[in-house]
Amino acid sequence: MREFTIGELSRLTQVNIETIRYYEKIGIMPNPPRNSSGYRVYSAPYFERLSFVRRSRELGFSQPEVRKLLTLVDEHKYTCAEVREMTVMHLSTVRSKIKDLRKLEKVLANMVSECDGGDIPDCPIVDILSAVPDADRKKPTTTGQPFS
Amino acid sequence: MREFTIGELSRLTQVNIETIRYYEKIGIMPNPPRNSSGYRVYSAPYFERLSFVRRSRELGFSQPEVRKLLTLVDEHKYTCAEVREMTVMHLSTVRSKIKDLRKLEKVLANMVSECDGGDIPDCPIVDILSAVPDADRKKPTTTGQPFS
DNA sequence: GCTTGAGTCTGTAGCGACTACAGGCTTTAT
DNA sequence: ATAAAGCCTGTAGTCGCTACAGACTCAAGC
Repeated sequence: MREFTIGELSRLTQVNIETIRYYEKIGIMPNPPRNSSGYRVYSAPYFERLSFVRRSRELGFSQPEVRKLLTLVDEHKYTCAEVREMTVMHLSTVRSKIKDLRKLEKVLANMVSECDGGDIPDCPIVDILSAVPDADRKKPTTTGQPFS
Repeated sequence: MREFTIGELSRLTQVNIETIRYYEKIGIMPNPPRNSSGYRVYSAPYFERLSFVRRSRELGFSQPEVRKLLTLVDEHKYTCAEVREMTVMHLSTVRSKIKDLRKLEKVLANMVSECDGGDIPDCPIVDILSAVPDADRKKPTTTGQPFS
């Protein structure tokens, strides 16, 4: 069976060497065997597991989620329903992130459109940023720039 | 002029007390005066600066970006063009995040739609997650699940 | 005056998910 | 033989906070 050094595994999986060691430390990757001088010796199953982890991370699954996915796979007793449920939940958090970012996008786009980009120190964006928080709309006693 | 304790400032700005102290430590907020027993004493300009910071963070500006915005404002010599440029750049990173998340959403939605949610340990989502990385499509010698 | 509870103080450690060294050993290539 | 590249461990840094611990102070009620 083909064997890899950590560097080869890193190149093959596109996962940083330190990240691989980090995954080992936190128990996401199992401790691989070592050769006579203490180097880690990886083989195909490690490659596959690491690919799985990488792909899951790429798709935005969190560390605990990845852990759970791995457990399900490891223990050979996961059901499609369980995996699907995790994915559905993850999908909904992705969707709500998109929603939030779109709101943000609108606000920022408005800010930019209200600003003429002139050379003088007078900018509507700064005014918008200086707005007081929602929780307490009563204006404080002064109205100047903070520490200007 | 109205004065606040840190707790009052926290309530008014909706910024956590520890976060206010943290901002002070990292220099985003200036050191406020202290009363005889060492309590921080805030006043309107602090309130305004903290509101500015909060709003900027809400809009997703990073710590260095906030710092830069503050410097521009503090030094009274920012130009509208500079602020606008930062905002435009920030807007474009927000847009690319949205793009990425939408790709993600598609992949996840596809994964879910291919999965029938059955009770048996056989799931197309796991197969997708197990796919090898792009960088090296040559399959390794084995094809089994990682560590299953 | 005394107590109780809330508020504040400093300092440190933790989170997630890595990344970046330092300082030393081993392997490989020339 | 020597230099470069690779690997090892361990620790500290990143960002943006949050959560304590342990000590002090303040305001209100009795």
